[in-house]
Amino acid sequence: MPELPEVEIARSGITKHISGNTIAQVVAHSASLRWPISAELATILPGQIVQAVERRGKYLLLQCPAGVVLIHLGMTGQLRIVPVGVVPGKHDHFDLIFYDGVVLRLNDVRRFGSVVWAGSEPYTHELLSEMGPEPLGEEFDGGYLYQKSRGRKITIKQFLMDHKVVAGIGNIYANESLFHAGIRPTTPAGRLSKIRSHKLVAAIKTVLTTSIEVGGTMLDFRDGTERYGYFHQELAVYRREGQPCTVCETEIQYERLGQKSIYYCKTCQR
DNA sequence: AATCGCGCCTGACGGC
DNA sequence: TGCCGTCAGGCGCGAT
Repeated sequence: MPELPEVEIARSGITKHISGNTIAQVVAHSASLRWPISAELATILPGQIVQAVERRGKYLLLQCPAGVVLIHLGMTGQLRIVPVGVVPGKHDHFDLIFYDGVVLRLNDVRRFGSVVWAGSEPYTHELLSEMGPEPLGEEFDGGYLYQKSRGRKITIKQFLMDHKVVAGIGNIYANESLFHAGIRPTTPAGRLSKIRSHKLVAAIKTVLTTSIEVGGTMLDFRDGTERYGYFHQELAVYRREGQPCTVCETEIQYERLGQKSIYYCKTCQR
């Protein structure tokens, strides 16, 4: 599923095709994704130039003079660049058609994704206003994580996936980062020491950066030439239950924690 | 304020 | 073969 590295790869992938390009038409093939696709997109966007494509957490921000379009890929969303005229397939829900004949197309099997008009002050939009710092930004450091987690009783794994704490960390990278930091996912957030907080932040940054560099975990952005991510080859624990730990060969554990899967090595992670 | 659990959605998969 | 239940999971939201 698209997580922060996949969204970042999609961002850089579509930027070269649509940045500086003028929107001609907006076509919604489905009435709704996570939320109804707002009719105002079709009113506002034609004639707008996409000035830049940014990312905040797992949201993409298409910056136009009139304001910002937010795109979230949910669980199964994929952005594709196709030539105008290509007939939309089964799970193609939304097209941004540009004057030069390029189409930005959103495909999403499970429709947990979304396209939202955020207006001219996107960071005050309710979807972004409460969001914590970027995990790869300077503000997110060991001291921040330590302070933020004091008094919290939820597990460190659930804490990491709270986007008010830090933006854009999902199930895969929470599990992987905790492995690399040697921390048991079920550790209460408020019990994490200062040293381990620093270690965890360093692990998160390394894991996310590595994944972006090698192309993410999953097949993601497509521009005609299909591109696969290689990070899945580097996954140490995620979906590796019963297989040997890459460090100590102990069988990787699988459990459910709050409706989510956790994977960890009971020897390496304490 | 913090925590918990639901529901949205489709396809893959296992059991009978 | 086909039907049905379960699982996968981001994340906003309502309940506690």
